[in-house]
This record gives sequence, structure tokens and C-alpha cells, in this order.
Amino acid sequence: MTITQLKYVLSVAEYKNFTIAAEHSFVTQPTLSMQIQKLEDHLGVLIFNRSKKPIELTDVGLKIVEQAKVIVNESNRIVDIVHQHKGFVGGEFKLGIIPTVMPTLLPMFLNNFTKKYPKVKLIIEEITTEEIIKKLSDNHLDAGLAATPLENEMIKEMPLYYEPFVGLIPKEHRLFHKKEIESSELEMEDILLLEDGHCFKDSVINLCRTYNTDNNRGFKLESGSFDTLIKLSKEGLGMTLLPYLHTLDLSEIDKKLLRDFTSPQPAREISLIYHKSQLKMQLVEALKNSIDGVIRGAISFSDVKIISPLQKKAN
Amino acid sequence: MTITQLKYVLSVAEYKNFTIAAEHSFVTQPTLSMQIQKLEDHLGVLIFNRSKKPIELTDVGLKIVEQAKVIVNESNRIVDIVHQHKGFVGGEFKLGIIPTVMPTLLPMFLNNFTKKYPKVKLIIEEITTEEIIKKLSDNHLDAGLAATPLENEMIKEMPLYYEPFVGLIPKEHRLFHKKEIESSELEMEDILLLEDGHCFKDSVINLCRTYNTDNNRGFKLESGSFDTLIKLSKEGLGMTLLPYLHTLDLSEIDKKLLRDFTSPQPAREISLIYHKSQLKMQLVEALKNSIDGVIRGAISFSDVKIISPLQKKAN
DNA sequence: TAGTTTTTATTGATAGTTTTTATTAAGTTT
DNA sequence: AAACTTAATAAAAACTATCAATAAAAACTA
Repeated sequence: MTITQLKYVLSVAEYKNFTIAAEHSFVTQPTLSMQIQKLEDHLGVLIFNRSKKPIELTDVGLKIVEQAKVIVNESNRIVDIVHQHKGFVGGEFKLGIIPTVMPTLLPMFLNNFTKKYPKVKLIIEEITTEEIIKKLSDNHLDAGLAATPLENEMIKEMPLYYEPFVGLIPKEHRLFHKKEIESSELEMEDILLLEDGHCFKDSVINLCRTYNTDNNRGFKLESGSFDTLIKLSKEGLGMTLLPYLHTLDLSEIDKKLLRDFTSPQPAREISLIYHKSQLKMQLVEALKNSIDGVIRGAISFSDVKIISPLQKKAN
Repeated sequence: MTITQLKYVLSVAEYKNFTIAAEHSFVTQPTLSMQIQKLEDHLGVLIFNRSKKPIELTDVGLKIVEQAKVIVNESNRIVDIVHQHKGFVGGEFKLGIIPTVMPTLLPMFLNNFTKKYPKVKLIIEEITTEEIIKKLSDNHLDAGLAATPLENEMIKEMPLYYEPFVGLIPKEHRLFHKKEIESSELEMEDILLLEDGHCFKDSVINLCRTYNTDNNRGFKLESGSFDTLIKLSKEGLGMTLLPYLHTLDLSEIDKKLLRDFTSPQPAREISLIYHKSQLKMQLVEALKNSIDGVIRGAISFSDVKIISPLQKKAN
């Protein structure tokens, strides 16, 4: 039994297809077929049920695959140990970022990070939280940036910052003439929200507890961008909440519609997330340090309203 | 990086000598040397410091060895998974048994076990508790039978039975004329005990708490057998405690010196112990079931009557 | 210090394996 | 039934692990 054989098994288990699995393993299909046969012979069991299309795992196959994942992960860790010892921070690092964080956070740390760690080849992908979770589990991503908490057993979270929401109130709205809004004044019925990241831990105002996605407003919002939200809001379909960093590039006219919240402000928690197996942890730590650095210094977080939630949480 | 290479590394780490490690790995020394060099080249670090005699691990080497142990253990588990699936209970099973348990317990379960699991090649070794612990940690034993608790992080315990101690009181002793002894009457100063297994969990009379090995009796006992203890006791050097099963083959004359304890009796806990990695668990479970079967329900330390099935079998 | 022993590294031959290309077989789809 | 997918098989080529023999280095010895 070799680690290579186990990797081939994992590849077939993932793609349910020998040919595709072979491509992803950078070998030809017969190579992969033979090695898997050899392993099956050695163990005296069939791992795959080849009669089903697409190929299925046998009962033992399922258990073997789970154990193979453990073994392959643990062997990858050897390289981590060596890198850590050499103080080497490098290699490929695949990072997934949710769309609503990408444009604001990426420009802030990318330069800083690539300068500090020139040996790292950052591969960044803009994908949804759900896909990040899936890809972290499959080892197709090394880490992700998303709104937390996720409450997923497989995934560890490293909170980076808390980004307060600012209200965007259309002219006709009942709260338009207020200078500041209190959370208690919010009527969940007339707020437009993205699914993305409005659930929080206890210490922050938790919008998702009161926010009902099955509202009786007559339409359901599936948009992934705040731009759509802003337009809908200005059409008079209700107020909305924008993450603070997204309000910075609004037009002067639109900025007039913004209303801050009184403390405690609603906010979203943005975290660096990674698989519980904690592979490539030096890289994850390096990324966290880079982001921490820019958040503390580079951005104008002199603003009291942003600093306060940050300070609350920063232990 | 291959599992074979990692096994070679573990072997050298254990024996601190390439030649001996090679023998234990059933390959020639150049083979082993080359494979370790290849791994070191691949990782770009030295695992061993060959200039020191005996060979030492480097700093990274130490961490690599720890991780290699994990990987090798986890890969052994694949075979376990297959065996479990096939319902196959077989292969080599190396069991260490402490001297004071060996003669009483082994004859009771050995026949039963080998008949029930003919495919298992039991390799039994009579060794001390300390050596069992060491060999379990090195993977040179699959399980052990010893008096517990051991309070060792690495080792899991599966209690099998509680064996009460019976007092052996020489004629001159102050307690000789008592029919039964109460634990409270014991004077630790005049009891001869083996180091072996007189420590207990809370629920049992705990002799080791009060028993001071640095006694001021003028001699220190290092014997490993109860026979010596009996002789010393009859010489008038003090009373002693014998595990119940050991009292069965005393001569009729010696049996006259025995005194039972009133409830709660002092007793020793005998457990099946194994490494926390839980390899070959089907075999461990099989062994436990066999022993349980012979003992027919756990022996309660507080009730002499429950011991009767043991007595039946032993006679 | 020179000789002896012990231990690890090196070399070259060989057996064994992995991988590849090309082909066949089996099963689907059109 | 032809066209297409997909996995298994065969044979050749590339590669690797292993061994025996030996060299080199280090540690004793006398």
C-alpha cells in the first residue's frame, strides 16, 4: 500500500470516473486503474462498484476512502513541518473569498501580502460561502474569507474584523428624517438584506434571528450584490443595510441617504476560515497577520463607530 | 515520500543505528540508508545527525518522526477496516502479561480463545507492567494484561475483573486468631506487598495510598513472585496479601493461614490495556469477549460469592 | 600512532514496479 | 446497428528499490 495509491483512490472517489480522476492526478487512466486494482488485490476487497454508472463506492470503500483522507492529510503535514522549520512561507495557497468581501478587503492586503511573502503563489477565487465550505472539505481550497459564524464542524474560524452595517434609507422611508437609527427601530418587514453574512454571535446585534427570509413582501431577493440592493432600495422597496466599507464609494447623492446606527451597531463578522485538519497553517497565519496589519494601520479605522466593535471583539 | 521510507525512519529513530534498523526492517543497510537519504533530499532537511554516536535526531527530525508515527499508524488502520468488514479476526496478536496474572488467567482463556479464533496467532510474553507500557508505545505489543489503573496518557484500559486479596497471616501474627480481617485493622508496617497492582480507583480499598515503600523495616522487597512473599511471611517477617486466585493452589497447611477480609475487601483491578491509537481493536475486543466469557460476568470486588464461577473453573 | 572493529555511504548489477501507448471489451447513446 | 464513452488489458519503456560487494569514515585498542 502506497500513499500514491491512496491518492488515486481519493481522486476516483471524488470524480466518480477513472479517466477524469487520472487527468487530475496527472497520470494516464491505465496507470490509475492498475494501481487501484493492485490496492484492491492487496486488501482483498473491492473499493469501487464499477458496474454502477457513475461509479459508486462499496461499503468498505467508503470507510477506506475516509481513512485514506486521514492518511493523505497527515502525510501532507510532513511538508508543513519542514516548511515551518525552515521558516519558509511559500508554495501555492488557494484562497476563496465571498463576493461581498472581495472588492473591499482584497485590495487592502494583496499588495502587502505578496511583498511580504514573495514565495507564495496566491490563487484567489471569488465564490460563495457554500462553495468555500465544500472546497475546503475537498482540499480544493486552503482557506477562505467569509462572514461567520458558520457553525460547521469541519471548519475552523479565525475572526479578522467586525464590519458595522450602515442603513441606506430611501427618501420616502419613515426613518429618513432620523440622524441615527437604533437597532430597536428596525422593522424587519421593510429591510432588504443579502443572505450573505448577517448572522452573528451573541455579542453583536443578531439580525438573522429576527429576519425571516420567507417574508410576505411578494418578492424574494436572490441577488448577490449590494448594487442591486441599493437600486431596489432607492426604488422605494424598503431600506437596506450596507457593510461600512461598501458605503465609501457611493456617490455624494447616495451618501445623503446613509444613516449610522447608535451603539450597539449591527455588524458582520469576517473571518479567515480553514479546514480543521489545519494544513498549511503557517500560510494561514501569515495571511491573518497581513490582514491584521492593514486593518490596524492602512485603513482609516480612526472612525469611532468602526473601532468600537473591533475593540470589543479583539482579545 | 512513501510509507516505506517513513517506516525506515521510525526504525532508525528507534534503534539509533542504521544497521540494526535495517535488520529489523528486513532489508540491507544500504537499502535503508538510501531510502532515508532520498527522503531527506526530497524534504531538503536532515532527519538524523549522523555525526553523533549513537545517531541522534535533528530538531526537525524529531517532529518528522512524531508525524511519521501518526501516518504509519493511520495506514495500518486500513487493514483493520478491511478485517472488520470481512468479519475476519486473525493475524498476529502480541500480548504482554504481568507475571502475577499469567499463571492464573492464561489457562482460563487460552483454550477458549484459540478455538474461537483459530486464525489468530497469539504471541504471549510474560513481562512487567513497565515493559508492557514501553512496548505498547513502541508498537511492539498489541495489548497487555496488567493491574490498573496505570494513569498513563498513551494507554487505554479495559477493566476485566476485580480480584480480592486474601490475608496470609503467620502464626505469630497479632491477627492470626481473627476469623476475618477488617481493612482498618491493617498495619501497613507489617505487610509484605509486591509493587505489582495494589493501587486502585476510589471504589476499592486503596492500599498504595497508605503503603510506604520506604518502610523502616530494615529490608526492601524486590521480589516479583508471591512464592517468595509467602516464604518470607511464614518466616515471621509479617503478614501478606495474596490475590484470591493464587490462594487456590496452596498446601492444606498453608491454607490454614488464610484469612478473608470483611467487605469492602481490598482487591486488584486487572485490565486489558492497549495503545490509545486503538489499532487491531477487533482483536482486542475478541480477547476481551473471550476472557469475559470465561469469567462469566464481571467479578465484583465487594461480593465473595460472585467469585464462585472463577473457583469452579480453577478447580 | 597504526591497526582493528564498527558503522555508514557508494557503486553497479538486477529484479521488480510503475507508467505509457495502443488496443480491446463492455456498456451507453444516438 | 453505428458512434461514442469508459474501464480493462497487453506489451514496451522508464524508472526504482534492492542487494552484494566495497569504500570511507569514525570509534576503539593496543
